[in-house]
Amino acid sequence: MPAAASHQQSFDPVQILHDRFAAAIAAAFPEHAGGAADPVITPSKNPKFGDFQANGAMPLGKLIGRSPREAAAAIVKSVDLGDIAEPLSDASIAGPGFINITLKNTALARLLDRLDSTALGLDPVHGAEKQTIVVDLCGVNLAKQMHVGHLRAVIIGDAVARVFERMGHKVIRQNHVGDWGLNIAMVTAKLIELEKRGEKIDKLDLDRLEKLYKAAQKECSADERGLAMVEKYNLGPKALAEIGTQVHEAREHLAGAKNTLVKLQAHDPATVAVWKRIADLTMDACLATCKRLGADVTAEHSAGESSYAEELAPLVADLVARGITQESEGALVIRVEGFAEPCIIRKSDGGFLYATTDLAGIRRRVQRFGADRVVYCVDARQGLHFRLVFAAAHRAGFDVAPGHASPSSLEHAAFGMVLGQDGKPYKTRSGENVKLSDLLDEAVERAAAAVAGKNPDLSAEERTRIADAVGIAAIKYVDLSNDRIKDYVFDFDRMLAFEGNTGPYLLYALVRIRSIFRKAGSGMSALRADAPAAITIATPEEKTLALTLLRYPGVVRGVAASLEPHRLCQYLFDLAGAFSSFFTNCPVLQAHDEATKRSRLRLCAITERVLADGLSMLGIPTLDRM
RNA sequence: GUCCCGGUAGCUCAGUUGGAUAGAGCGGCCGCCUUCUAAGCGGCAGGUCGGGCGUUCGAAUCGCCCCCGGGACGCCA
Repeated sequence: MPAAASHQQSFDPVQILHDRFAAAIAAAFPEHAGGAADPVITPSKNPKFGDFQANGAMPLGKLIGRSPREAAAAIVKSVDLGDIAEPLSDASIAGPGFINITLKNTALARLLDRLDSTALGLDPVHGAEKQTIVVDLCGVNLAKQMHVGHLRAVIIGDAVARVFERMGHKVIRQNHVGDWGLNIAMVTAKLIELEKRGEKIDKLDLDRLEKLYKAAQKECSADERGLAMVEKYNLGPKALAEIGTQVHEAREHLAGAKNTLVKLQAHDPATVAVWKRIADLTMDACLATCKRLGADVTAEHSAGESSYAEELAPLVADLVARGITQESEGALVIRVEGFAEPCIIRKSDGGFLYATTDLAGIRRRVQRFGADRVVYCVDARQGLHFRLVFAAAHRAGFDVAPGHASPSSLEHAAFGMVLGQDGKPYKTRSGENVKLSDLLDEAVERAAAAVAGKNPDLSAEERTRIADAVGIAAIKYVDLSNDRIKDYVFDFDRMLAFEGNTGPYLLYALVRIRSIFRKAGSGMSALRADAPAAITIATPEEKTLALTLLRYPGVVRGVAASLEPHRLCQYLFDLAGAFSSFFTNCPVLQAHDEATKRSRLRLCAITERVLADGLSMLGIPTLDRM
């Protein structure tokens, strides 16, 4: 196989046309050959304007002080489209200076042939293009169930990581687990207390643990304001006694928790043992849910805050020594240009904060792991926090990898909230967070009912398997197909409707293709690698399908650059639609002649591979039947 | 108060570097299964792209000012 670089571009019509037109502009206007004149090649929206259009003549006309149509005429005259497209003429120029281009069907066939033979246009990056990319995802906390708030951090993070992996980058997933600090010490203290009272904690489950966590939080939270009010307004000895008791007990609990934190930090074996039990219990449940979701998040990706605990004091000391920090109201902060708020890295009581840990995280990821990019798949509400931390890390020089001249890229792939039908954050009727496992259960249950209705002939075992795949696909796809930054409304009926831009629709499109191959039998010889069938593009449906297939590599690169998986979803939906039209209008196995049948089989095969490949990047497993 | 993000068809959402008549799906209406899975395909109806001003040959897209909704704003994470 030829080296990727030049070969890789040679099936992308946009790239080819860009090169041809850039050459034509350089030839026609040598004085502007510096690259300022972009041909601006885009797919045409309306078929009557051809397949592609070159829109560069308008800005070029302005640049050279002639009318856009004149510029277009000069470009048309000098461009050499060879056997790629139909010859251009003055009739190809429309409106203010659009140049309409229609590809030759033979060229489409040739490009598809190349796409088919080169890892679907995505040969692994190599050399300087290959990056090390850290993807921060999942982000669970100890002693808490995964709930709907974690859904996007897992699904989007996993998809983004898969896209990078597919492109050949080195990806390091990091599940930044909230497993340290006073809150965790509180629940640890609570457990120790219970055990002292003789309660068994070995058989604890996560539900019970979460209740204990909330109870511990409450116990440690003193009503200081209430006490102040009682004292200020002299509300009487009874009120004073009541609230005084509450405050006194809370202060004691808090002191106990702080003491527990000190013991944890000092690696006291008994305390650490209890903490470890909490950690194991939580992480087992978390990783099980991730596995069920088909997300590649495992124990080796865990990087808890506890793993940074020993680094924080030296890190802060280093920053102080380098004069990057300053004191402010008793706290230690890093001032960042353009922000009124400072980045606080040490509290006035000497404790560290999540910004401190995040700074340590950036330093580890860039300087130890060698990350060229660090991508945080975290809720949009943390936007300000990340901007501060990124800027602080930059001031500290933590974002420059060893041997690198320029800083690595720190990116917050922020996502919006999951809303209920009332437009407010998605909760249970009683106002609790919805457990992720319950959400998955319900999706699978609903999918099972739908599958049973649509295809009663399946065995119970197969139906279960399909329902599981469809239910999970529905949830993941709806999350990924919405613009990341926006909130979206969670609606089981819509995502499982099997119509429109949904996971089930895409799975179905793929199933229909695979069904053809099951029935093809000896026709499979059309796909033999040593003698593949010749592709012929004859019908409008074949042409649309071909044009859509050829967009694939560019779409994937766009997703990697923008961190927006919904572009891939939109593309796969387009492709599934193009295939469905083809499927309806172009008989494959019943084609009029053998050559057409073989050509169409190969179109099916390429579509099948692209759909499956795209879905695999979304972390959605496919089915053979449904 | 300051900052960030949204506002596109009745509903849910796309809209690439500014490009021609703004697109899907659902819902409504009308067609298409003797033939590869109709969970599909084709068509019709449905829009002051929140409002205004500006930049431009050209604005849903860029700039400024408003309106509405959400979010974040020093020692929680």
